[in-house]
Amino acid sequence: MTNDESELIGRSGSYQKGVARRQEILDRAIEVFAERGADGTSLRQIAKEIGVSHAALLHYFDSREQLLVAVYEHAERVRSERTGLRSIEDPVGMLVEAATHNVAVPGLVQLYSTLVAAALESRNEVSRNFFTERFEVTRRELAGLIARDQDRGLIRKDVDASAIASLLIAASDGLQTQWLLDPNVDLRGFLQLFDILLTPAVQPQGSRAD
Amino acid sequence: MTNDESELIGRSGSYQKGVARRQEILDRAIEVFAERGADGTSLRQIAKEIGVSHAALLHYFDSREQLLVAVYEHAERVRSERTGLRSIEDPVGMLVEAATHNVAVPGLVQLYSTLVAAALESRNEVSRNFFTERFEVTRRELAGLIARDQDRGLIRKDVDASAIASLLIAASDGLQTQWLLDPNVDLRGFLQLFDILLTPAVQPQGSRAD
DNA sequence: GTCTATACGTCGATAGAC
DNA sequence: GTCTATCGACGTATAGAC
Repeated sequence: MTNDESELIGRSGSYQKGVARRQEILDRAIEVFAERGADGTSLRQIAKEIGVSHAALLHYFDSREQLLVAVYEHAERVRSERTGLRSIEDPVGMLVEAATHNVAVPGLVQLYSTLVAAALESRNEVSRNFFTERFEVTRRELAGLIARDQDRGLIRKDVDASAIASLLIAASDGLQTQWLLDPNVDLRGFLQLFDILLTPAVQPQGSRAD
Repeated sequence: MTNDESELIGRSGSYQKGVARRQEILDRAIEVFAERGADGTSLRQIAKEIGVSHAALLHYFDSREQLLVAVYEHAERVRSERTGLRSIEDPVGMLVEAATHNVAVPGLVQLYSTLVAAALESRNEVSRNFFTERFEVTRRELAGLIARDQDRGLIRKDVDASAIASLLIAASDGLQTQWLLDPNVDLRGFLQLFDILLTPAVQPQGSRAD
């Protein structure tokens, strides 16, 4: 149940080749990307760093694109397994929490940007499918939390929940690239502004501010 | 005064080589990118489309990266010259206006994403410098407009102007990638939400909604 | 199943002929 | 100013050793 990360990636069916070894390679690759992002990471460079031939990598991943997506997917899962236990249910808090973890591994944030950009090119089906699905799921989950908080009177009701969800995700993504280009950009602080902006107007303010 | 777009790009000084021809190539290249984004756009592909050898392109631009940045810069300038005359002074309105134009040329939006991602890789100095500067300038300008509207009582004063500026830019950028992946994402509508979120709480609402 | 060796076509970039 | 030729590196594919 823990090593089923190929659901989205491999649709060719034959994905039982060396699950264990594949995991090893993935773990090593994550270290490489966490350090340097997608900077000088050709297939051949990654292979050299891991200590195999570049053709060996293609034995476990159909393409470089698929390896990159798998690396990001795996890194994300590992992180959410480690921290996701104490389930945060505050929508803005979730993003802030994620951002807090991200600032610790700029390489993965950079990999994320690289992959999103790649997903926008029509030839890259793998990353395109991955991120289309990912955005849909995230929007839906976040919209649910927002709608619930609207019912509870914690979030103003004059804005559409799913619209706010898109906005929060967009702001989070956009701020991360601004932060990568200029570390002075206060990723967490700026995201927290949504706590203020989303507070119901008539509410005696201070009920949700931390 | 109109063809000085090399300020940011060429720091090598010798930028008087074939200004006219350079413009021609740039204009042709913009057409290519407006259609297809950065999709199959190698130097050689672009050159073929224009009708020269790829080496010829490198006579006018030091690298592919520089050509891409020049294309985006030039396309943006052309657009702002065409529409920027009726200067919009409403900060949110500015972003909505820009977004409106962008949805007409998805290729350029995709090029933007590609270039931003490239700028995050340390080796790409040209795009990194361009976007670092660009974000700084945009943040400063937007923050000025926001602060002014705060003084006028049009925008709530309990949030920092420059923080909001970063947030607006981030949301705009993030929404554009979501929209490229899923055209159902209502780029303009979602950005307009900020008109509501930024309205002063005590204000008799409706004074700024359109 | 795991991997090396090797080859193919394309890429960005450079050097030099015309 | 523009070309051809060439370079090293890249992603990908295949053949076959173990």
